[in-house]
Amino acid sequence: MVRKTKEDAELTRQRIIDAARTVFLTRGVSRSTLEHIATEAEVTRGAVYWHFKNKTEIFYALRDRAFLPLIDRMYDTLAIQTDDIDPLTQIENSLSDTINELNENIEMRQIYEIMMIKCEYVDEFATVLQQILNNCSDITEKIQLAYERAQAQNLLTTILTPHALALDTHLFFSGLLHMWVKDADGSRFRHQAKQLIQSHINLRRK
Amino acid sequence: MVRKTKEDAELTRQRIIDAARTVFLTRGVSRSTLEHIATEAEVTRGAVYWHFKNKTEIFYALRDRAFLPLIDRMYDTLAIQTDDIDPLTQIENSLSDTINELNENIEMRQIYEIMMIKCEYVDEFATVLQQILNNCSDITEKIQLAYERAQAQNLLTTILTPHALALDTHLFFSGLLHMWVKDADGSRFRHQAKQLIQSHINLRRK
DNA sequence: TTGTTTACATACATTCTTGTTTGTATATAA
DNA sequence: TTATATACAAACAAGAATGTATGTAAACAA
Repeated sequence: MVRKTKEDAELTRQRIIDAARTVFLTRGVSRSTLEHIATEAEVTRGAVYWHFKNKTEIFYALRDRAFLPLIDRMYDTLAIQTDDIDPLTQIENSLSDTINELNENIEMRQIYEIMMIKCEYVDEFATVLQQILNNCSDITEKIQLAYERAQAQNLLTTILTPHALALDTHLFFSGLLHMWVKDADGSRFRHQAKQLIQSHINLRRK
Repeated sequence: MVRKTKEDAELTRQRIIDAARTVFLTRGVSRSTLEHIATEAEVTRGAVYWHFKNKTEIFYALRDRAFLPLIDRMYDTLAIQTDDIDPLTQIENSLSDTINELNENIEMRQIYEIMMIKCEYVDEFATVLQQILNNCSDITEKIQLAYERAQAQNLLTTILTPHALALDTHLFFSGLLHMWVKDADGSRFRHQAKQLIQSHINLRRK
């Protein structure tokens, strides 16, 4: 029995992406073969080649499915201008939300782990680096806007500019994400991630 | 002409490690073959196999040659108790020193880049992750000690504990290193790394 | 109902890569 | 001076992985 309906086909496509996630996570992207992925998805390489040109295309499909949404989400929560919450708490919530999502969403967490420590950024993958840098710039800008609002409301310690504060926060959060991912057993960073974020923000409060 | 002197042999060993650095950097660790490395070192695979068991051993040799010394160095500068410089400036200098070293030492910089974005941490390489986490703990501790001295000298904003400050600083610096490495053209982070460090520290000053 | 396309499975050819084995010239120790 | 170990080079064998080509049964359109 071959030739499924369109819905069936889309389902196998998704199963291949899911399989790739599992395989990438345990073997790393470069050591994962299409045979590994096919077996994990309980299909043959024929099916994989039908849906994807090659491993790189699967990688990008996997990335787009979770990595981009998370960035968008963070981007959105930062951009929302709700006047009932003070800007500093908004930043704190935005960062905490991201950590929350990583905690609760296994798929998200695994994809992050793959992108951070199970992938070599060379050749076809090198473009991702530029994308990451661009996303970082966007997010830093959003954080800066929030800090500017905080400054306008006289909530900030006046030592640094909103721009400098935003860069510092962004670097802090980048570091936290990296450590969060590496700290697989959760003993060092994962269990106290929210406290770290809170401390970081409190340091800026007047 | 084969059979060199011991000095010659050690020289080829070093040239193989150097070659590996170049090849790892451009092709990523997993896509680098021993043939690539041998060619770059202007020897044959025979020489490579004579000096190293396999690629993994070259990887660790490369890592030990620069990665560990840099950590040790940072560790040392933090541990030195010079009373003529205030503890906060000591932390600042220690972080700046590390950035300096990365700026000036090509080998160091390239090895960092390999370890951060040209290597997949699975199987034989997974142990490195644990080492990184351990080193981070050590460095955070040293930073904390410096903050405690700063607190004793009443230099700190009293909002956070030295422990919380140390964690925040460490995460900031981790983020900075990652961004520093990714920012290959230097336009976003490399050119202003020292300012970022200075701002980060100034935020803690009373 | 039949022809065509879809959604795969299977088979094949080729290239890469690895580890090992064998060969060899020469430094070095005895 | 000679034997032996060293520091490689070269050749070999085997397995993996990739991409492509071919086969095929069922869905769907006409």
